Amino acid sequence: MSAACLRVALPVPLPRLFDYLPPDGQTAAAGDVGRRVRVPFGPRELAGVVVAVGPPETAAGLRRALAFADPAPLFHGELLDSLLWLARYTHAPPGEVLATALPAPLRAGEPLPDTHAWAWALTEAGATALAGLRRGTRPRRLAELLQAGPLDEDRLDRELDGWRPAARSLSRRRFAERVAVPAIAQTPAAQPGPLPNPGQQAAIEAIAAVEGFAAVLLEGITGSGKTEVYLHAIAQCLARGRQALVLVPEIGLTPQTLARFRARLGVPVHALHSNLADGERARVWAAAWSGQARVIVGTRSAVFTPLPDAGLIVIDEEHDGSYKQQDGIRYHARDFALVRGKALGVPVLLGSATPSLETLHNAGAGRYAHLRLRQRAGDASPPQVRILDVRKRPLQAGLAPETLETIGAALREGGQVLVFKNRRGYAPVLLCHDCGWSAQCPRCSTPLQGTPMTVHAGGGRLVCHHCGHRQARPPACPDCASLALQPQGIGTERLEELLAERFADWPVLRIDRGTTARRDGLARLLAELGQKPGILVGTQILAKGHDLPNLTRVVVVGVDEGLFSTDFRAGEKLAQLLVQVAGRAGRAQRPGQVWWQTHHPDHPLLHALIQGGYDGFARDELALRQAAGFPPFAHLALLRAEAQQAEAAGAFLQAARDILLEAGGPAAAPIDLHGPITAPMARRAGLYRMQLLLSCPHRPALHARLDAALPAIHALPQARRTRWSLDVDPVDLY
DNA sequence: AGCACGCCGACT
DNA sequence: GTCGGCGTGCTC
Repeated sequence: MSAACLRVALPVPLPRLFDYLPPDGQTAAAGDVGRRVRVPFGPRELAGVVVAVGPPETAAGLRRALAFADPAPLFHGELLDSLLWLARYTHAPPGEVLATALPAPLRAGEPLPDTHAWAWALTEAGATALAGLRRGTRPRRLAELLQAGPLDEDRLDRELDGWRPAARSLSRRRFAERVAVPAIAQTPAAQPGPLPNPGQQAAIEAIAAVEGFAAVLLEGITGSGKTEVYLHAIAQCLARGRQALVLVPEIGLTPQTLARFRARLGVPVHALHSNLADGERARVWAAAWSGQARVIVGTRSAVFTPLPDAGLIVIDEEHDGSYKQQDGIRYHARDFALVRGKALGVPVLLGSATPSLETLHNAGAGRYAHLRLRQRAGDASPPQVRILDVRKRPLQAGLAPETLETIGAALREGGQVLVFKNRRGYAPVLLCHDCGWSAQCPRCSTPLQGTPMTVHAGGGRLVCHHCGHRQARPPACPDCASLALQPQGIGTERLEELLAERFADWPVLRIDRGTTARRDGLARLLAELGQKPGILVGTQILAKGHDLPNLTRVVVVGVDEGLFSTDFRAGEKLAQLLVQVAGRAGRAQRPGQVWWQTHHPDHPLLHALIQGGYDGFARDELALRQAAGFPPFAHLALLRAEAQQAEAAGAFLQAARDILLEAGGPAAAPIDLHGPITAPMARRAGLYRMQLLLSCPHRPALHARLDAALPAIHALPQARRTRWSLDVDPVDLY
């Protein structure tokens, strides 16, 4: 019998493990599972993860691993098991799944960083020079703060705004230095929150009563205080000596959110989000791994955080689209969180004002507990929703005269107005006033037309939102040579322009990626406005988050763009957006009004929402989904292919289709295949795109078919000339 | 995915 | 005569 070898998952797109002899002088033992190893792989060297230890699976001569990268397993039991499950579920190579679960430095094989916190201390030179620093300047104030002793960066964040540049300035002169301190940072005392209302209290108690795994849907309208319930549940979890993981949507992780968690919980709260530096991300990961981090708040990829003492997982705004990864390993953070919660034996709390239909369906079937918060905090009355029929009305920048009237009325009453544009992108398209030509991306297209390129107000630049292609703005129309090229459309920039002109006596703030890119940009803008009457213009960013107590009017334009879409999920997304945006109005004592401007005043979706609220809409929509055989009543997988020639992508998918049809054998459960068809966006970044949709009411049958077919699909000769990918449970069929 | 090996066109 | 194009094959 041959000695045990290491079965290693490597970050290569091959759906199998690779066997190695243990590093020189060592033997392979069960305790090596979860450790990273450096191994020779063909002509190069890679870092992989030991996934099992046992007899080799091939008769071929094994190579020897070079060295372990970790003294102890980096992936403890549950996380490793869950990630291997995810690899099977997404039909992705285990090594690639494990690699995406790690922060970049760890992926590259670097050692687990130490989790010291950083503090700043005055040097001797600094202590001496302090008196000479100019009074009142930030460097002087920072030096004064440090006089009493080193302060950690968390503390400095609270004590002195803009201390970082000041610290840099001091350190340049060698007056201060950054030092590592033990991470048992002095934590602020937990501040008490408001007394929970009866609804919140009931939810808190229901969650406290959960033992082991349970999925709990917390459905609460905007302003009903879901965060309060999370905070109590997290506090309970901490009191039991357990860790809590909180997932939030991409735009939900604001400094305000973190500040609120920190103030209330009285323990360090670790943030994980996309614009964190790699090193910092690895440190937070390490702190969670060691159990040092007790509360981790993060976006999608935080779902991969190791939780040796897990006690609770919270998913805020569980319906949010940003939980689905759209490239690479296409996982859904909400769904994976549920898998982990089950494996860890801890409750998973799903919060939303507008739950996804999948979650509502699960709750309805009794798989999830369903808690509701009906009361709005502070006795605010729910907003009144009106449909504004704009058929045949003259529109200015997309606004009807009645809309402008109601905006004016709200301002004169001293209230604030939100004009919400339901459209991605914020800049207008370039249109020729003489011949109708408009600028379109040369590299992208949808079936009926190209995708528009947007003009950026200041620069003479055209940018494609789908592929990022940029080009100079042409001086004249390429078709008719006319010089009458005008930025057109109803992007928020045009709206802002019109509103500023029309309501010159009031401030008009445009909220978009440009104005909020800077840290705290949005908060600063809103603070500037305060309670004063004024207008906010913007898109998605404004749908949630910041409290706007004096907001009395919400106008939604562009409702129609979501009413007639090829995507079966478009209705759900529009309904969620309309409800979320409406929730912004009338949060204080003043009642709010919400106006939906539409050319389709009789559309059933709008009526369902007005008459039955989100629940009514969801009932109707679920019935439609069932009749049409769409999720959650069927399960989907989407095979996408991109190639230089449309025929290459089509040929690959056609061959894949044949394999999928045969793979089941005569006794297999039937699955539906749609396609190959041209993707809704037929061309992207210069490549032709086709897709093949698989659907089946029975999930295991779908997976069994994929398991049977994928090896042959991988081996297809056509697969070499196309870029292809499989998306299990696709969210967007674009 | 990388990376090597391998067999055909325009250049020091 | 070589440098280099990317087709195809492999990676324990």
